[in-house]
Amino acid sequence: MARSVADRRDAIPVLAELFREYGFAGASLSEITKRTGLGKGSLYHLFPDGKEEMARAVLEDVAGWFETNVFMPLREGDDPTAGIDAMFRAVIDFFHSGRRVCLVGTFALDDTRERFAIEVQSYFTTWIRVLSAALKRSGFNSRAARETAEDVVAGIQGALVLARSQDDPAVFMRAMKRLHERTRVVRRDTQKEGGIRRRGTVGKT
Amino acid sequence: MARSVADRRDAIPVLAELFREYGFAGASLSEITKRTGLGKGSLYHLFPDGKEEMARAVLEDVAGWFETNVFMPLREGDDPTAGIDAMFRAVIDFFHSGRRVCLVGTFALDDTRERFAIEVQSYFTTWIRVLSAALKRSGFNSRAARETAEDVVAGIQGALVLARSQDDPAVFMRAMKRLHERTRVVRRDTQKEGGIRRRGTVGKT
DNA sequence: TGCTGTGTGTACCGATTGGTACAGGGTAGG
DNA sequence: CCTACCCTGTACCAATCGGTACACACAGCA
Repeated sequence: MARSVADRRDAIPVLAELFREYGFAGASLSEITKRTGLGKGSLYHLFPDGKEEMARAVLEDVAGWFETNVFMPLREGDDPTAGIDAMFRAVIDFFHSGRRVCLVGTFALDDTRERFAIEVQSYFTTWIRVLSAALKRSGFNSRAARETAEDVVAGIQGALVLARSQDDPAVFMRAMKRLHERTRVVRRDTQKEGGIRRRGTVGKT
Repeated sequence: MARSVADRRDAIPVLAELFREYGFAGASLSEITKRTGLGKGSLYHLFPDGKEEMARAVLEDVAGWFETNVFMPLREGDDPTAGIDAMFRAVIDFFHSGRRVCLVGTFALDDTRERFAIEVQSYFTTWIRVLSAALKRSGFNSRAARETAEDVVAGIQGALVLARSQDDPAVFMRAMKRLHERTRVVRRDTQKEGGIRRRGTVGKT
């Protein structure tokens, strides 16, 4: 029954959620059929290579989302701080204020990493690279920009782990606020020569 | 053969490494027998409740290690900065300079968390609490101490994820250096009233 | 109204999962 | 030397794993 022509695009968000909850190996076909509502027949028709292809499709989807919602704003020409603001908004949205964990992070930690090494690696490297460039344009010197970008991306991952370990999204939100602050405050030791000293404070509420 | 009376204490480090690599669910009995050199008989004699008891023993062991090598130095009376230095040394040692991931972190991310919720939670809360107290004694005001402690613990977790994702321990070491620095530099907005301004720099090499 | 081909539910596959039962080996105490 | 018990290798278990094969249902076209 159900001649609604199953679509990969409908399945991918569900798959993403499953991989987040159980990890790649832990997300069983039986759970996948249950949650997606698709039988094995449909599943293997949409993803002939099975779980690996599903995960790859999910990773591609996540990469696309970050490209349009995080990286593009960061690359936007004239106002780098607006781009950084947009990044934090997008991140908070994407991770459901800390209730959701990072799929790529979970893949990175166990033996799943080897299977998706390049995807996992590039996810973080491009994020750091693009953020670093934005920080530079906003007044940070090269070294401080690079370091702050690394700290921010790592800080987000760590905050997700912490929030989940405490089962308390507030931990994540607090961390986000502080990280955001760090991208705005330019100090003597982080500014370019002749750069401005302070960019204002964060959090308008 | 082998009447060497198998000991839990010998098995625990091996089990810890396996859980780190594969996660709780991913660490299979067959792999465990292979790496520990213990047959199922011995394994279930030492850990009657199976994998769950193994993991619990490992968590207990980790907690004990942190208690003596991280928390105790942090609590040490007179010189809080020395305690913090010791903490960073211990952390770098424990995580093999970023080549090893955090067992508790991997447990926190997937559905394993529910099984060991209290252990996972207390691991991070006591760490933050003890570090926060040390920072306070070293000149941070209450709020800054608490925030910095959270940032440091989250930063360590994030750095582990990042280092593993890049397969590059240097990422972890850079992050440790910067986090260490943050625990030493007391600024106008983080110090207690009448406190000292700066505690020196980090990294004697 | 037939035919055709695309999707899909289902039965089935060998392999592996965590766990149990138990016989027997080895050592320690007598 | 014998006995008793602790320990452990091994056979076995049902359940589940990811994946394959295939028959059939249904929509589109003639």
